[in-house]
Amino acid sequence: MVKRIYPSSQSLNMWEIYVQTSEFKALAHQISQRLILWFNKNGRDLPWRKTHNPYHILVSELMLQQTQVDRVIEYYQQFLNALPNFEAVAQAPESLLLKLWEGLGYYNRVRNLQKTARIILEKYNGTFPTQKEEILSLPGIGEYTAGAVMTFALNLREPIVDTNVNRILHRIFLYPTKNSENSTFTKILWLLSENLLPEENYWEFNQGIMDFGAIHCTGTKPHCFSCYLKEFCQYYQSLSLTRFFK
DNA sequence: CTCCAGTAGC
DNA sequence: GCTACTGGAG
Repeated sequence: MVKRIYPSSQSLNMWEIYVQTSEFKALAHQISQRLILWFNKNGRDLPWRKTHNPYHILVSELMLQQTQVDRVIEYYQQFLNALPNFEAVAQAPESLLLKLWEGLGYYNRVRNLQKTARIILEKYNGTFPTQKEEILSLPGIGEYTAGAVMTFALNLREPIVDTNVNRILHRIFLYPTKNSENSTFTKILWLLSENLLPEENYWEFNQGIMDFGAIHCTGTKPHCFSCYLKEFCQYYQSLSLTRFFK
């Protein structure tokens, strides 16, 4: 039996109230600071983390949508060398796009990139839009990628929820409820992501929480015993209880 | 073999 | 709310 110290996983309403409390704010501060600390020590040095160029960030995020980091690294720089900006992508023949994308799969991603490039040039005069609604309307860009481009390229304070963030926040706040994909659950995760974002260093926080999921709070065999966040984590609490009663 | 990943489109 | 997309991991 796990003692629940957070609101019910069913009630978005309760969570909206809870995140306003000073109790949550203090907790959020601790969690975000620890994740940033962890990131500064353990975060990966990835090529797309050296840039704020919206085109570069978008290419990396589209590649990363269904493809693992190691594989994306092989393609990212080659792609940018061949097609260095939205203009080049907009004009490229489809055969070149497919050639550069060959091996990554999900070829609609690169077709969508070209559609987006053309919209950026024609509708936005070559400047990447900064309004979330505008960004979301671009083909191939959904909630996650919009948040990622906004925070990593445009330096806006925006939450992100990818599979890593989803898993981490589920374990900390919502476990042992099953991580089933209902819309209330998703809304709570976005609410948490938004309210965990620190006022400063949100770039590090967003990069850090994703790396933390990829490296530490992994899908299988998470490294709970050396975790910076275990004292806040419902999943860890249940683990230690299980061990105690074994 | 089954499961998983963001998005679009049904 | 469910499925296709496509390839890697378990």
